Amino acid sequence: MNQATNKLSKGEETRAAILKAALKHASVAGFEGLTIGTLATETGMSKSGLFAHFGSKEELQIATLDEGVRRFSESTVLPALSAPRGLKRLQAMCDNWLTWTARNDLTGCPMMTASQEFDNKPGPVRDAVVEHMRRLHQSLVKSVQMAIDNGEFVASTDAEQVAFELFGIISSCYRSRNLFQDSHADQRARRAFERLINSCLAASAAGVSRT
Amino acid sequence: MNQATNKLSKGEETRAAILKAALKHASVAGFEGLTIGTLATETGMSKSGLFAHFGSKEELQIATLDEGVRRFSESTVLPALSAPRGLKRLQAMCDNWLTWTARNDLTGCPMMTASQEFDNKPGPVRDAVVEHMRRLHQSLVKSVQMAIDNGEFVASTDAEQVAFELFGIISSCYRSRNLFQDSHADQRARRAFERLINSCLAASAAGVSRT
DNA sequence: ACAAAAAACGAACGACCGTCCTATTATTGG
DNA sequence: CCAATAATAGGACGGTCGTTCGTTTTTTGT
Repeated sequence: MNQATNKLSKGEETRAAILKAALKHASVAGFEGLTIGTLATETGMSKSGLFAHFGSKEELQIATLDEGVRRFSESTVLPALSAPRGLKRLQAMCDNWLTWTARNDLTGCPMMTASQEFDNKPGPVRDAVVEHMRRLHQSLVKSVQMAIDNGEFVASTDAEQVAFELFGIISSCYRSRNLFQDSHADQRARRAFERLINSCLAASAAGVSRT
Repeated sequence: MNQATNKLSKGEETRAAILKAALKHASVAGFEGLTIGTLATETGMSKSGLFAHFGSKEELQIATLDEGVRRFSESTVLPALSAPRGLKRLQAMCDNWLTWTARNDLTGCPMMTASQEFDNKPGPVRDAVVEHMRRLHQSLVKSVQMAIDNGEFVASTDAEQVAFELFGIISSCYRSRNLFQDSHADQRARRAFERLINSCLAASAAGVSRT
């Protein structure tokens, strides 16, 4: 009866608090940098008390990743759905994508971090990362496809290719922000988005990408 | 007298062997994943024997990073210098960049990995990463600038912006390769390069980017 | 060939890791 | 309010980490 009243049990509440701290920590130091002891201290619990919520470090990592994806979807994908299908929605996705970490009090993007960390480390965590990233990739492809179907993008547009390049722009943006501490990183990313999108625009819509 | 005869002392030889193993390991599991014990086993030495070459794990990480940069320069930047300044050289850099890990028996790009790992981890290693990446970035900017000076790229080309986007393409390529196991990653990266370069071409040179 | 110097080893250290087990405390539903 | 249950704490475990130190082996220059 508590999904209706929205009241969380004590356990669920604690778990949520742990995951919040874990996600923040992972966005800075990565998922391998997550430590039961550190996390316990940060949340004011005992190691064993915290541990009991997950059963293994691997499960903690996966749960943290899932929480990251949930937050990402909530603050990037979901709000974009209120924009009309096609170019507008794609642009909304890109805009939200650039700002979602700041809006969630995160330093880096947990998914991007996890992607690098588990690139070549087989195991359940890697499997989870791959699945999430594939889903995100597909969601981007779909958005691009809608713009094609709308006639906003030329029919020959390679949706997969566009998604590939969008990921690249985001990666570069995070690097500029966090490694180079470049305050113009977002501006660069937006300009790159614009260039990419413009190169896909159908003749009838050319130059309309920015009002 | 051994820089002339090119003969390495025993110590230098061992150190080189260690760094070779360390670099390979780091390209898979990252620099934080580097472990004195593991590395000692892999190279058939004792922990303490290996340790003595560096004095601290941090120094080992930095030395490994430096070795990665050295190899990168040797197999990417240097050979590109034999191409004529400007567009040709930029294209050579991009081509070499895509293949240098394979040519050096590496799984991922150590520098890209390090960039992510030390994004937000202050310390000497991060400082070294930042310096190396800045240098690389600047080297790219210079290459683009030469293409502008040659009149191959339009004068309004934003060299920094192009470098930003080039980094993004490479990032996306590594992710597609290693995380998604996409055998078309390189093809996607090349297409992205082409699009980016084409968008910079001066009118007189338009459409000449590929022979 | 030999003495000096460099390199490598083996064993131990304290710290922290993930995990397990048992007790204690807090929450919950009837 | 009370019994059943869930949540948390405390403490200990085997392991591995980076690092240190004293000793032994190997390399080096003469």
